Amino acid sequence: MSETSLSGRPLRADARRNRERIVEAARELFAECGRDAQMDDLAARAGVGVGTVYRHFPTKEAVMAELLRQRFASFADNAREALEDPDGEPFEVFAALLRRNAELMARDAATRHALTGMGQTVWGPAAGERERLLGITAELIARAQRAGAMRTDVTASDLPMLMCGLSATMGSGGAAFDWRRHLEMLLDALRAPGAPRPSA
Amino acid sequence: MSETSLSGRPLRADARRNRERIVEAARELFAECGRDAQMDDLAARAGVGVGTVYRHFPTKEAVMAELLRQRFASFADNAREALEDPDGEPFEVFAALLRRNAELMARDAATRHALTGMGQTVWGPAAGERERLLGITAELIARAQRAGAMRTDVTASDLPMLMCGLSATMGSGGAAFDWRRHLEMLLDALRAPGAPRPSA
DNA sequence: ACCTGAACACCGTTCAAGT
DNA sequence: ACCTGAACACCGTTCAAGT
Repeated sequence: MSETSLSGRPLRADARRNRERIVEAARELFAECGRDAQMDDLAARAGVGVGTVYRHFPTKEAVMAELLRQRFASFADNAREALEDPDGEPFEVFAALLRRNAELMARDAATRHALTGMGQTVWGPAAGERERLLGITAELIARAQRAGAMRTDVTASDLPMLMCGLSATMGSGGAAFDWRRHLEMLLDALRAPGAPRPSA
Repeated sequence: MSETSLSGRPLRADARRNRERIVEAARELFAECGRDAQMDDLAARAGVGVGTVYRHFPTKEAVMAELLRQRFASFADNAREALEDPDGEPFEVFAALLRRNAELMARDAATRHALTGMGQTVWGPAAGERERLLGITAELIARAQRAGAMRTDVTASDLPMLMCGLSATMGSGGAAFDWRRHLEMLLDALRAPGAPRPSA
């Protein structure tokens, strides 16, 4: 989907290059300015005319939506790697994934702005990747629960909720919140009551 | 502060009425439209000219900042009531406050939009009320910890972080997250490991 | 097929004229 | 002192002309 035009046809080579440059420039610009980033600036940074940006993305929100979609794809890829980890205590595999994806989100202000500052419009295009992530997460959760290391009432759909909350504390919360601490508290909340905690 | 003009002088009676109508209209309008609410619409709904809105608030963000400030004042008022509750198990008093303030936030989309969608600009005016809330919260936390019902490593500054995260799950998370469940998970994370949990 | 950038429309903010 | 609303400026989006 990231390689086809709005009409669904494969893109000409120069158009594909332009599209990639736009997305890359957008990631930088939205990270700096959030929703206030300007389309003219985006075009300039990408080295194209504004019209070209609009040829690839119908609106400004559509640009942010694509950034979000790509990020969810990375999340899902990381989840798949975690799933294929042969050994490793199931809860810790799960916890490591959350830490890894959180680090990724912490470095990507553009995605955080999309997550916290925008309505449903932005979610649509990412829905597919989101489902993929959710499916793999469900499997990781099931494993940890079978091992008796995770509370049995945790569902996969709890995770987007918690991570969305976490992203809010990373972002412009005004103060510099310690999101790593926040994440560890969440992990503690997910652990089975009696289960042994790691070192700490 | 909510009764004085920009120059710090007391307001003329009609001006004070106008200011209140603007704030009230803003709470409705920002709840509906978030940051996209328009100043002309705000003026119309308040029954004044745009110029009057700008006489009371220098920018659109300043309007949202005032909404946030008022909400933090309510949070702090609720916290004070909790502090003065003569009996009641300390952790449950604390938990009840969090639930109460969360319900307030859930019904106030304008504040959520201010919290999640905006930068530092909006926090400034609410700083005073925020400090007041933090001070009282610290006392409630200390009590619960003395009673052995709360983890000893919890600090007052953890709370804004967690509540900010919670507000993100109430807001436009795209899906309808179950924020009440999220809150209960957070409360579980704060409880002392060995402490008895309520009914549930 | 795709690109460009001037032109248009919309909305935040200002300010001259009013009471 | 405060209010009004037309005018201005800025930025998202469109579209006629180009390759």
